[in-house]
Amino acid sequence: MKERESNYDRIYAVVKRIPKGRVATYGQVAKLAGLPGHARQVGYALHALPENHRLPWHRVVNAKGEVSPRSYPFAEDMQRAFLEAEGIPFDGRNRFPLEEYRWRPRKAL
DNA sequence: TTTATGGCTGTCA
DNA sequence: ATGACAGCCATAA
Repeated sequence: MKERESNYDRIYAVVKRIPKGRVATYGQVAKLAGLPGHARQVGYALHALPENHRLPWHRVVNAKGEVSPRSYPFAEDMQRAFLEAEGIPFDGRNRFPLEEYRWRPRKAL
């Protein structure tokens, strides 16, 4: 009932649910977290990840199906490596067939 | 309290 | 297909 969790916690919860070998967009995560339209906040939430974050943040990409160029220059390269390790075939543009690897959670999960 | 920023998204050229 | 612009809104200072 009194869900006092911050929006970040919801986002983290959703990201945690992303299965391996699958990816989700910020907008998608935001929507699943109950924050439709707050895609950016998702990014900030991940940026504000706590030290005990065990979240597969690397499975969260932008709507273009590519990793987002964030503040840290090598981070996108690192993220790509993580996704490749999960079976996501990247092409020469740091992108991949999003619709084929897009995580499709059930609405009534 | 206000101001500034931002790991985005969607539309238009 | 890629590039550019504006809009949404929460968090941090």
